[in-house]
Amino acid sequence: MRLSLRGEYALRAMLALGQRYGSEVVRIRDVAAEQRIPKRFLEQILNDLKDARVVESRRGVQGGYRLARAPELISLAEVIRHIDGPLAPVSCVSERFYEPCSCPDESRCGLRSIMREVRDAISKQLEGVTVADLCARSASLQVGKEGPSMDFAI
Amino acid sequence: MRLSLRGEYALRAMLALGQRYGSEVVRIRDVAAEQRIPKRFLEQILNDLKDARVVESRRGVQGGYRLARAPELISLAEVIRHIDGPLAPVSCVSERFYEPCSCPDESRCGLRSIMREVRDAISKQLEGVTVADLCARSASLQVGKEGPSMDFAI
DNA sequence: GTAATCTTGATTCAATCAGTGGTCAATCTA
DNA sequence: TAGATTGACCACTGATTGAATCAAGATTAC
Repeated sequence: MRLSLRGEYALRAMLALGQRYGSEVVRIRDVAAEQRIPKRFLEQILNDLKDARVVESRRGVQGGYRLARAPELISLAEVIRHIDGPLAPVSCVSERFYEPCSCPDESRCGLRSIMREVRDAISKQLEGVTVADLCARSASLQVGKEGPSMDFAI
Repeated sequence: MRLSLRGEYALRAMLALGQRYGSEVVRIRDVAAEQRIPKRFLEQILNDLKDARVVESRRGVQGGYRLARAPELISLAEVIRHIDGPLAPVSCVSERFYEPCSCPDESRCGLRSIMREVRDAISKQLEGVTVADLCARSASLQVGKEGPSMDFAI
């Protein structure tokens, strides 16, 4: 049930780009430094996200990356699907990456029916959260850094 | 977000053993044939489940495996954790397999806070479902095989 | 004792993951 | 406008993990 490191880095990069949405492009090296991601590895990941039309790039001096759409229009589910593949725990219940499994009768498989519910739960969470939400959540956590009103966190 | 094949086989084996709970031990080869799992691979998996005290075995002629407890007392979450490790998508939100991640400040990480919700959703699903539930679900799906009352499934 | 079954460890094979070295395009500078 | 510099781009490698197999050994029933 794991998200790959690659997928985690992708999401952290989206956060970094989301926080700077509206300004100019951001260099890979800056994202890498801020999020403590290996720079060369991040290059690949952002490149993949470009193929997915989630980010866009500019080359050369003053080049860099930025979101291709408003942060409200990018769900975490979309990012993960492009980087890591299906959200579903087993691919016989995946909607976009369906593949048959080896069980005797898929249509009457009790496990499959349960796994479909797990997929729905995961999907509901990740489909409903956008990069904008991620940025907002991050910002609200940062507030506690200076402000004293973090009773809720104790 | 995937369950490994190993984990899937483990759950299918639990289903097979659950359906025969109460009777004598079941041979690996029978479970393998019924569930279409490579026999040699299944040997490994059942052996791991024995270490987890989820199944118990008997050697020699007329040997085999059976559940070590009533099916109502074995959750799918327990099986998966023993075979595949953490349910959590990233290990910095795992309760039993916690490991720090590389992000700048874990306690104020927006992504982490979202991933914790995903873990809770997954955990809620899998913790709440037992091997008994799995068998019951499977049985109710099998009913439709002969009976005509499967309107709900259309 | 012999056949059937689990037990254990090593081993193969392939796929995926994480990371790296060099190439190409845009901008800046002289 | 030539050349240097910067930063994205592409192809590849090395290591790890996952799935599966092989080959003995141990235990029990008959």
